[in-house]
Amino acid sequence: MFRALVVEDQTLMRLALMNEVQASFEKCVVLGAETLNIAAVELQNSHFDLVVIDPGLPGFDPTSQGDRVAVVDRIIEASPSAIHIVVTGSDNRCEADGFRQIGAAAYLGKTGLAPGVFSDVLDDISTKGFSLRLSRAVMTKPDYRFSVLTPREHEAIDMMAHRAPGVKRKEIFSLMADRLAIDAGSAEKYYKQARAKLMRQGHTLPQGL
Amino acid sequence: MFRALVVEDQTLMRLALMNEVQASFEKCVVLGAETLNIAAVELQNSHFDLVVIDPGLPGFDPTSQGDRVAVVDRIIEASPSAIHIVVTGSDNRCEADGFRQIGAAAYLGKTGLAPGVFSDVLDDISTKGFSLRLSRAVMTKPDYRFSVLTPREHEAIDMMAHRAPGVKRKEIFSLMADRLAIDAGSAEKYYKQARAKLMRQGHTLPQGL
DNA sequence: AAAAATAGGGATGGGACCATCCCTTTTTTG
DNA sequence: CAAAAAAGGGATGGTCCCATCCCTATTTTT
Repeated sequence: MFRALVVEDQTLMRLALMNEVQASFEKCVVLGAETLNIAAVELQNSHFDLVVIDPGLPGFDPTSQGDRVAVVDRIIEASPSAIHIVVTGSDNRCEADGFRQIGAAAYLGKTGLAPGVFSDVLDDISTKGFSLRLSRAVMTKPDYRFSVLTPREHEAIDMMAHRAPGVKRKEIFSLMADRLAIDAGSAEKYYKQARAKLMRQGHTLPQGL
Repeated sequence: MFRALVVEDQTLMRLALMNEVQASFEKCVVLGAETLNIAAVELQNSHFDLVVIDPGLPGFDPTSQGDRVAVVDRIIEASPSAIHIVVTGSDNRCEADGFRQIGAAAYLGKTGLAPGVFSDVLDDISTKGFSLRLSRAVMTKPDYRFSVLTPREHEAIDMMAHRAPGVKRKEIFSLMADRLAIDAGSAEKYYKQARAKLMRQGHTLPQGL
């Protein structure tokens, strides 16, 4: 059984990271620790294959580089056989190098760390040994979330909303079919159903229909 | 149709906040903006009932109090009729007062901002006019996430794991029944099923069984 | 004009999860 | 000891979503 630990004080972020880890491993257990103390207890009591760390924890000065390194270093030493991934909101290349030298396998900025990126990071680690993803804002349009749509319908709407100009809808349906491992006809169906729901409720549709 | 906008650069946090907003309103649309520019465009084009803002956005100095106030102020002026909620990782009472004075209805620290808290915050706003929740780490045990368990089974395990000493399981089942609006027998069933699944897979059970 | 793309539906079976009710045996508690 | 609590399971109906296949107009492209 694959075991992972996420050390992050912000609850919503911790739960989201736990979700990402879980999505990357079919069968697994993921623990979440709000403080370094809780993490230390768990690291002492059991073995972990993967540890995700945000160095900005309660009780430490987030602006002190020494404190940040101390947190990560202590965790790495307490779980030498695990893969260690550092996730931070205030990321920079210099700090990334520092954490790499003390044994981290990845350094990720929170901005741009989207659902699914985690799997790519794990791929990077197993092929290149290290993964670096610095923060940068890349969105040009907003995200949408409609409470009337099912997850599948939402994916259809999202992908269509981000369609590049000149691309045919049929091509998006094929892309969607690939990504979700379903039939292109089904993808088309979800899109049409989603669109119909939004129209019925009098919504302003996102750009690109 | 209730319309909300979440302005936050960290993708996972933005999506989580959008989820929280959605969970608080049965029928609604929630938009997410990674940058102030995207937010400004949307605020200009349509009306919003609720805006959630993290003042630490790309392009601004997160340590500059002036920048943080400028971000929030600009958004409040662009949507004077909306409810404005400020969410930040580096929260303090002083900043809370400042944002309150320029019209924010709530000031929330990210640590301790857990699923469900948002509804309480909205209650605070409608009854007292303002909600203040500063960050503080309160957990003493880790979160668990088992990929084999369904959501209901997970809730059963979670609540049982946080059982106070001396409390009977039966009481937890009643509590769970109240919270989820189900039968106490069903709650008991979920707990037993969850426990059996974990035992079958040879898991180390969380404290408290 | 012919071909392709798009919009808009209806119907179907399967699977996962929810919620309930029922049962027996073992352990703990008063 | 007697009663309550707890462990451990079987069976059922309902709902929602997934995925597929089918159909017909209308619009756009070539």
